[in-house]
Amino acid sequence: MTFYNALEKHLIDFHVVTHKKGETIYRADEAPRSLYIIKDGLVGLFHISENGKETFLRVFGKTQILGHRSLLAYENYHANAVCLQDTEFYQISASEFNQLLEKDNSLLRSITESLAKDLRVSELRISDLNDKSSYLRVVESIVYLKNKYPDQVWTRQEIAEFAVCTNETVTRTLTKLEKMNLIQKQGRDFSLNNTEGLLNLTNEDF
Amino acid sequence: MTFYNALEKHLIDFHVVTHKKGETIYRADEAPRSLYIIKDGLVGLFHISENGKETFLRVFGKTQILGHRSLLAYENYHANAVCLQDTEFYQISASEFNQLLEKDNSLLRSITESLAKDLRVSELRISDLNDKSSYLRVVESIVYLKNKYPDQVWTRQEIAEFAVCTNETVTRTLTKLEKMNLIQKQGRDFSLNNTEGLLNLTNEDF
DNA sequence: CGATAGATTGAGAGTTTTCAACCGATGTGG
DNA sequence: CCACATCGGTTGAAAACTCTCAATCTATCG
Repeated sequence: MTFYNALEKHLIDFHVVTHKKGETIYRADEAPRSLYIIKDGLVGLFHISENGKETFLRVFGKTQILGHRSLLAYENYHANAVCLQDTEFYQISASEFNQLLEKDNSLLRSITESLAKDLRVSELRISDLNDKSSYLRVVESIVYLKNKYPDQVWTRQEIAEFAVCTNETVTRTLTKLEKMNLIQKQGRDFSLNNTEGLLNLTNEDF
Repeated sequence: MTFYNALEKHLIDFHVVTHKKGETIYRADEAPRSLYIIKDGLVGLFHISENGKETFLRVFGKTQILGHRSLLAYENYHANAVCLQDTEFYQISASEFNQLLEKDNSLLRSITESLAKDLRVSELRISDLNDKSSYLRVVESIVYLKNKYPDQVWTRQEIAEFAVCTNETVTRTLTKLEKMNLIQKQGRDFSLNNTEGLLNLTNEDF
């Protein structure tokens, strides 16, 4: 049972809201007032550090939920949620969400499962930063982002913020990968020729 | 309501197990069979990468729970849990845990709160790796580890694995901090003279 | 007291960022 | 539909940061 399956039957009750590409749904340090379920579109979660460096923490597509972490932690948001495309979503107020949790016991369990998986993913990213060269992190980032959302034209900057490096390092990596015939550039976009080959690369290949 | 408060009243029912310092409670890739609540002692969660680099992900002290992430994600463990001191804990089997969850509705809610907070902490560590020099990360790591567990003699290696750098970088940082009068070395141990001062340091101070 | 594990230090190498200049794609208004 | 402004991408060189490696030192424990 996924998060969305558990929620789906209730969604008819809630308002649909839309935001244009580039608009911010919520900002770090705000108190959470709602939960958002994406009906269609794409949203990124970005943290901006004191020195202004931006880190791309998570990406949310169709049927994914955002804002739940803060509500369930009883904390303010720790990052900014920004639309990467025009996006439609169902908005559920905190009190409506709490009513749903009481009405439906499986809902909390499936949200917890999702958070527990996100925690693994996040902790393994820390390990990757310890272990993998920036080139290799770019490779893994494009495999993740481009395979999951093939129609999105990811900018070098977005990939860099996801891989935790600079846009120049992303450019240099993509140039090398094209020479290796593992990707194909098309204007600002690109496509993956060989996901297996990309995932078999190691630190030594660069 | 914390995780431990919600569990505490049930603990009398469970076996107490002890492990010596250095012993492993569980390893990455194993299927979770139990939940562990620390009665007394200290446990670290470490991930070892393909290339053998170790990352210190979380530390668990008295009244803290471990093994819950994997059980709730329906996943195998993603890291190794190792005793940093002789440690006593209550061991709860997966099926006993599931019974507890059914018996006590507040339990899952408090575990979820804890996971949601851990996710923030982990994601902000990724941001720190993007933004902060290794010296500054060492500073923040020693403030966290030493203030939370003052009696533990943390090795340079453990601090390095927590801060995501090398033991040499930890040594160099500690030497500088002692010259700045912010810490005091005592044999292999050290103590913090001025937590405020340490936390006010920036990338530019090194 | 000796053995061992951990800490320190310096020099050199490697990786990644920074900065600057230039190039090319995209899309908008005339 | 073209011209052009703008935004994003590319490239190279230099600087900065951190690690690696090796030698030496020191604390701790049996």
